[in-house]
Amino acid sequence: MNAVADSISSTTAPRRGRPRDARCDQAILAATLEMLIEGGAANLSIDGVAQRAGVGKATIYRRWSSKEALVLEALGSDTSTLDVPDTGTLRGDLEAYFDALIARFERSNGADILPILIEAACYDPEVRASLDEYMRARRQPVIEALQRAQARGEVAASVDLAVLLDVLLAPITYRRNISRDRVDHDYVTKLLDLVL
Amino acid sequence: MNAVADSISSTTAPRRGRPRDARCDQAILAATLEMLIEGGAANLSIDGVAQRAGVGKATIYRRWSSKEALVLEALGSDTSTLDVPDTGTLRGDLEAYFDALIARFERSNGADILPILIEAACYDPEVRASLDEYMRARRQPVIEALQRAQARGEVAASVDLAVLLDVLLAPITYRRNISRDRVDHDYVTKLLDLVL
DNA sequence: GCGTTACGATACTGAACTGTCTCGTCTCGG
DNA sequence: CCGAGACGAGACAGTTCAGTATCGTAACGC
Repeated sequence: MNAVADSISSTTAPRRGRPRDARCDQAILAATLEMLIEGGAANLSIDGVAQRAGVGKATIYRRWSSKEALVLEALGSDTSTLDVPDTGTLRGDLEAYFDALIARFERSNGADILPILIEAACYDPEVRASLDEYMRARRQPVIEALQRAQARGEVAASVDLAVLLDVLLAPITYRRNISRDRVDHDYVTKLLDLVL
Repeated sequence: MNAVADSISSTTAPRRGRPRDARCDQAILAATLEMLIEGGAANLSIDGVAQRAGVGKATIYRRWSSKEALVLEALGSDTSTLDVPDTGTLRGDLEAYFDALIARFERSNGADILPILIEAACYDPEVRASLDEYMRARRQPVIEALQRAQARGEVAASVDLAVLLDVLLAPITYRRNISRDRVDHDYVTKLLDLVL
């Protein structure tokens, strides 16, 4: 996480005086991320974050040097990924993965930080790096499943896995974040029928 | 264009007094779009638009009731599309289309309003409508090519063209606006080899 | 207990920006 | 020529908000 470099929260706690409350760090980051998703970057204010997190503004500025640094770290703080099980067939792997992905989509009810990352990455190299890492981490388990399938001969050795990965995942990302069309099991079935 | 509803620029010019200069409308919209693409929505100011367009602020507010209305219309003002030629084969149609698309990409040098639309659409129903229309207009020629191919029997009647459209276009959109990976003729060739 | 630092709350400052208004000039119809 | 409305320039007020400073209080080491 590059963002840590901009954070003042130090790894070595100060020796004297009252120690930092680690729960504040989490409360502030969580509040920031929630408000980013709810209202977009334009509607995020430090006062709002402080209020939602139940902290004073000084507590925020003691940890991050600026609003920009806070937002950058909040955007990079979602490191959740989904495993792809090894079912023995590529189709089985991907169906299980996509079903889990759909379940997560339904739970989050359309809220996603990706649209914010996509826009901010155009104008800030650090957000760009964060977005690249965000996508890399989420695509990694899938590319491993593709590699297993290629090793089994299930996917021709001549196929460029980067392209296959795009063809499998980009339609989901597109529907989720751009067209907002429904992504359900039926769509995944049609997608796999078409590509595999 | 729904945006026009919010615009003050009337279709019927006033009868008395000096008439509106139509070049101002274009200069303002162009300046707005350029500055949006260059610096994002967060860095757009009316003063900046006025300066770049070479007009006074009153000239802007005479036409749009607010910054929001101006941005909305600017975001919807790019109605350029690309035709898909009818070469007789789906592969030929798509190769020609993608080559033209790549040429346009290279000309614009990475600049695109889509990331701004994607983010803003999350928080503004009018931008959402604008984004939907933006994508619909650009996908329309391609879906017509797919329909021609299906009518020829080149694509199985059982194939859901909406899914095929996503599989063909979403990877390009993904690389162009999210991963910023290179989109070139080689990539398109691999994409078509994989899907068709 | 004492010095030090963290904490929530809140007042404060300074910058940026939106939207309005005024001014002198220009361009139309009549 | 005259009135009306558009024009560029810029002053202006009002607001929002980032970042700082100041409270009184709380939690640590010594």
